[in-house]
Amino acid sequence: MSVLKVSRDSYHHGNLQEAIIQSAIKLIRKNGPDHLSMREISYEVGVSPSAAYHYFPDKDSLVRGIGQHLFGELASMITKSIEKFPGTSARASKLRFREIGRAYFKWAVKEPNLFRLMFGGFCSSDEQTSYKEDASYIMLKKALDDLVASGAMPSKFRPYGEILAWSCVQGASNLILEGHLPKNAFEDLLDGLELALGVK
Amino acid sequence: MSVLKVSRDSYHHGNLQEAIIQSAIKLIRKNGPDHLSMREISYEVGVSPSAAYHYFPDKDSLVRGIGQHLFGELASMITKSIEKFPGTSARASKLRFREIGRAYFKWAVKEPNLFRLMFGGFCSSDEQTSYKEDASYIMLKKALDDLVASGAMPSKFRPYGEILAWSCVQGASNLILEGHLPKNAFEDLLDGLELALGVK
DNA sequence: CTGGTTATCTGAATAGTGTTCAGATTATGG
DNA sequence: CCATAATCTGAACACTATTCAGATAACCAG
Repeated sequence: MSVLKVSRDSYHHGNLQEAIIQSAIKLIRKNGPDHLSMREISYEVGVSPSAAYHYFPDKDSLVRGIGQHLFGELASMITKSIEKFPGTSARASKLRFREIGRAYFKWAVKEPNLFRLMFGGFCSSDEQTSYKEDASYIMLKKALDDLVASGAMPSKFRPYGEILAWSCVQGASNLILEGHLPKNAFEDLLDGLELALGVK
Repeated sequence: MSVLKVSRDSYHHGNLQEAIIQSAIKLIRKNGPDHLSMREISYEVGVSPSAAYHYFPDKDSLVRGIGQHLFGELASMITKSIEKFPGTSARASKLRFREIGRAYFKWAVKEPNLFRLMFGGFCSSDEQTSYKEDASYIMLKKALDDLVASGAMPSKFRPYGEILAWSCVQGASNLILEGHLPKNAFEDLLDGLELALGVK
């Protein structure tokens, strides 16, 4: 284990909670959501093993908190990716729709261990927080509305748009990540999805 | 931790490797793929903590082995589920296709922790074993061929059949399991998939 | 039936883990 | 400036994976 103590001038750390989260994310990226060690975090942050328990009741809640944080990161990544294609034309709508899927997949491939943390049962969503309030879901919804409004997609498919698109992209990302499908399969999936949904 | 020793008459266990696997599956079902403990397995099986290392070099290879085993279980579950709908009619083809998805989802819901083990990065597939040799994949392929042959699906969607169907079902199962979509969304997904693929 | 070989399992040890808690330290507000 | 509250430490407990020398028993040749 690396014992890279971060320099600290005072007895109090200053911003320990955030430092713990950042260190945890870094370690999860390297070692996976399982294999995260509270003690390794404290060594990295330069603090005693018990200090973290002032901010997180246990390891699982730290992991869950990071999960929440990552869903926000993914959403802002998607937001940024579709800013390149503004406008109400059918062409722009189609590009935005496709880009949402691509951004989702790119995130999964670039950060496999964070993706596993988000969707691997380490931070299951409670019933309280509805998926409908999720920022990514709202963007997908709007992209589908735009597709229909611009005439790029027949309205008969609209009711199934969210669930089909999200499930497809999630499933393909998952399967490719774990080696059950080749990496180049993702563009094929998007082609197939658009063909099936009559997007043109 | 439960210390339920299995009775053993002799110094040698007799079938320790299989007993370890079965106990591991049982414990993973209860506690999840992370939280699996080698020591708890040995206590359950009634053997010393180091005995397991005669059959598995470490915990990770035991988990990977169990993953392989579970893919076989899932495939045989699917096989059994479509035996109810034999024949070459369009109706039978359609029922088989739908039943494959349903069986996959049922497995995920009935055994969430085993599903997480299979697709959560605990036993990533190596490049050697191609997905094309997977029994479930072969069944899906045949179901799609039957759909086209019986006239229940336009052939223009055929090239995307495997990846669309598998990704959809995998993604929806994953998302529902982790609380990102409601349980009743799965039948909607199948409706949408069949509508989009022109299955009728 | 005997004795040696080999597979199998034990016991103890090492090093690392999550978590708790009494107490030490320091920031902060009156 | 001092009391209070927030923050962090150190030591402890019970647990974990993994290694390895040695104990045990199955098996097989004579």
